[in-house]
Amino acid sequence: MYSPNNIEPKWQKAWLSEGIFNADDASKLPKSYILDMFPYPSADGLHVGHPEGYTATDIYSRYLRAKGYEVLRPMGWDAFGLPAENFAIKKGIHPRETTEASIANFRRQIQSFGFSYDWTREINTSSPEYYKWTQWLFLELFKKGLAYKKFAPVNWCEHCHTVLANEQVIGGACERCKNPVIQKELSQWFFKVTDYADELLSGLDSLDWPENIKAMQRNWIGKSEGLIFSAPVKDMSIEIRTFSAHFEACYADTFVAIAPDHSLLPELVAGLPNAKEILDFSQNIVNERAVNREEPEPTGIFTGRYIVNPLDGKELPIWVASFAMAQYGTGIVKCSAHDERDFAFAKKYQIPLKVCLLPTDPTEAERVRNFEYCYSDTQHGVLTEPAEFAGKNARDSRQDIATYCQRNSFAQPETIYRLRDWLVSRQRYWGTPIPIIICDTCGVQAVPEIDLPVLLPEDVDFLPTGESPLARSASFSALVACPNCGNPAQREVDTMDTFVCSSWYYLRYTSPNDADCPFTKEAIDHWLPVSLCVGGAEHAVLHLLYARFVAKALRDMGFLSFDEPFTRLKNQGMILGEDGEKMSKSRGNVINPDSVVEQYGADTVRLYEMFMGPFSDQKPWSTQSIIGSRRFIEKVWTIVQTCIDEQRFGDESAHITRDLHKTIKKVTEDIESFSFNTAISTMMIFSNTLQKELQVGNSLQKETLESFLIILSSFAPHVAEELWSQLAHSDFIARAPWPSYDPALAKDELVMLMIQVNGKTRDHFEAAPDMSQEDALAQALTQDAVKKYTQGKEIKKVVFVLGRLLNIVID
RNA sequence: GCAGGCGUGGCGGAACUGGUAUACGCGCAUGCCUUAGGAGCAUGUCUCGAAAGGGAUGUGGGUUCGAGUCCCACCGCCUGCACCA
Repeated sequence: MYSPNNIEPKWQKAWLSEGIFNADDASKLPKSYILDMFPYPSADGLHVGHPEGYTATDIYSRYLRAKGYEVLRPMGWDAFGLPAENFAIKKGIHPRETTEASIANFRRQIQSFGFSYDWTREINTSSPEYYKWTQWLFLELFKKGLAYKKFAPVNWCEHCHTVLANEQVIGGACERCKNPVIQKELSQWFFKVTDYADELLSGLDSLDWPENIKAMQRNWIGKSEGLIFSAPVKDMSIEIRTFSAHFEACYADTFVAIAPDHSLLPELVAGLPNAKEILDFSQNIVNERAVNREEPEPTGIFTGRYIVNPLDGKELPIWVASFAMAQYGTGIVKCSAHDERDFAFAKKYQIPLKVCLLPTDPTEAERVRNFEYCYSDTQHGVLTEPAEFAGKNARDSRQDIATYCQRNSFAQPETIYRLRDWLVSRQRYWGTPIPIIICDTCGVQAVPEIDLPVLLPEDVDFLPTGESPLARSASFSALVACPNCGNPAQREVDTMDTFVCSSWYYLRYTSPNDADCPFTKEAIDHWLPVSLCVGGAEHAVLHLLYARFVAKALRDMGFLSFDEPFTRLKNQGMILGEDGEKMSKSRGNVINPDSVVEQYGADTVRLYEMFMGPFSDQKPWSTQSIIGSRRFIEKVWTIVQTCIDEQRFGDESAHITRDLHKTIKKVTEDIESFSFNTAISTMMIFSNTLQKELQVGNSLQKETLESFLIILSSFAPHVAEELWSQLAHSDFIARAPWPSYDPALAKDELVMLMIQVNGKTRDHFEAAPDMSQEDALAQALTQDAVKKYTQGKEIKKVVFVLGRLLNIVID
């Protein structure tokens, strides 16, 4: 009787106590580093989506070990973060307690799946032994000028009394409490990700990552090349700079739009009688924008100021416009009839427009001249201005226009990025303290490395007030001596974004217990870069971009000798509830991993999650379908038991040996390409074949079963281990070498040759794979089914694909 | 709007560089076994047709001896970013 609840814990204990999945740093074998994005240990416990990724890396890791690789496959906990803190506030329990309980629960759940982790390398980002080195990383970046402090507007949730990361703002509202998020100016720490914008972009090309993830990162970085035009404000000593990516039609510009929250605006309107009205109006736009994320009807107000357009000396009115963004480009735009948004805005406020780009069709050109619609097609449009370019195609003239504008000192070429520096400050408790001391005389000072870690105080009232709870801790000793002058100074009381913790964790796994340094050059050079990284697509931009940035920064400091941390990346698709919706407590469609493991066994759940569909596709859970994976395991169980009980080992039919080799080939290739669903279907087909063979009374070679169990063991390790031991093996199947296949045997002895007439399949017969065209044609023409169509017709052409088909083309 | 992707049975999904469309699994039907079975085994399961044969991979075109696969247009869906100048 197959009883997973007995055999699974037994083998899990055996693997653990033997330490057979522990990575040997000194191994001379080829090495491979397989990394799961480590989980955030929430109080809710594991989601069935977690084991989806972990099973995939487990299959791959077990496969690589069997192939003779030394595999580093660690697991740890991304343990700091807001959910634990909010949970603690709600329950009145310290986040350290709840986090430790969650970790224990996660560890138990993950171990119940029998994943082949090296548990001696387990890390916890909320432990002082780990965050000491997160602080070290901060200081290294600080020393290099890559960490800096400045006043900046941030997302602030009034209800939670805390800043939120951009990704925690969903549709303008707080992800947790759904209240609107406002912009607030605070002194904040930033990492200078923008210094690496270009390399973060170009580095993507060489990576074996899913195309959509690369596209998202490219999008996020948002490189844009264009011109910066400079122009004086009439009657003022202010110069206005505007960025244009689509500058081909710059001669049509008739007004200027400035962002309502632009820092230059107060100065610009100072002294005007309606200055207050303009600033109030602008503030309203800003407030409205924060609450309403829908793209509203553009609004604006005339500032009363003009720029003198360097192109023609004409005065262009400056408008405050809701569509102008302070954070993008220079925050000020020159506007024209050749941009949809500008066009709509000008129509609304009756701002004069002009055209300098026309379609080639005369009727259409006339309509554009009459401003009947906005024309912006620089691909096909023809310029009318300046005179030198009249009649020329806009796209073809792009470079010449740029040169023209530069030569006349109208503009300078400029590349801008959408990417902003990474805001890492958090006014919350459950995170890594920022290791900085602020002195009135010496300014911002690094905590000396010898004083690290700056411990997170435990005696904290973490109820949110808007100020970091660390400021109110007695033991945190916010008052310290300045490391530079010795005078009383103030500790930084903010903590770091948890993405800082996770930006370098994969490095720590190489020497997780080293108290003297974050990692050693030797271990890094041995294991890194990561061969394969697997996780959810929700980390597509943030985590993966930050990790890349940190790697590049550490490389430039001489700590690392690779450019990209994750050579190959795979994303698991989300597992949805049975209703096809995202699993959530409120929908009541959550599948609990504990109960399915309890009911079916870990091997069945592992198989089922891999069999559901392509690894990176979203797929709904089906309680009905999971039984198929269990039946497959029981079928294999029965086959092996039958062979043992009935002494059915012996010579086997030749086609069984062939099928085995085909199965090994297909499963091997499918594991390499992460096509686990088809690998499993191949093994199912083979088990069906074996079952039939036993039913008709034939015997099987023991080696055939053993090879099959080895490939199965990467997917369903417990049952494979159990059956392996029943076949009288004393060592673990987890240590058995991957079976090789004979390419000759993996091919079909006879193939089905399709016979088509005019492309329609009319017949087929078995043939040797190397049957020639002449032989195939000769045989085909003797078949009745073919004769019926070819009799008395002239054969115009014969198409022959070796070992596949013959197509006879007649009239 | 921009970017990436997807449309194949009742359902999840197969189909390598174009070459038997619907593998494998679920479900369903019939039968065997059984005191019984929500167990196990066997057979069947796109569609029209008695058959011969025909029609089906979102829609319409195209390339080809041959298209689920390649090209063009359209429709629908999903994901991410989005007033990005």
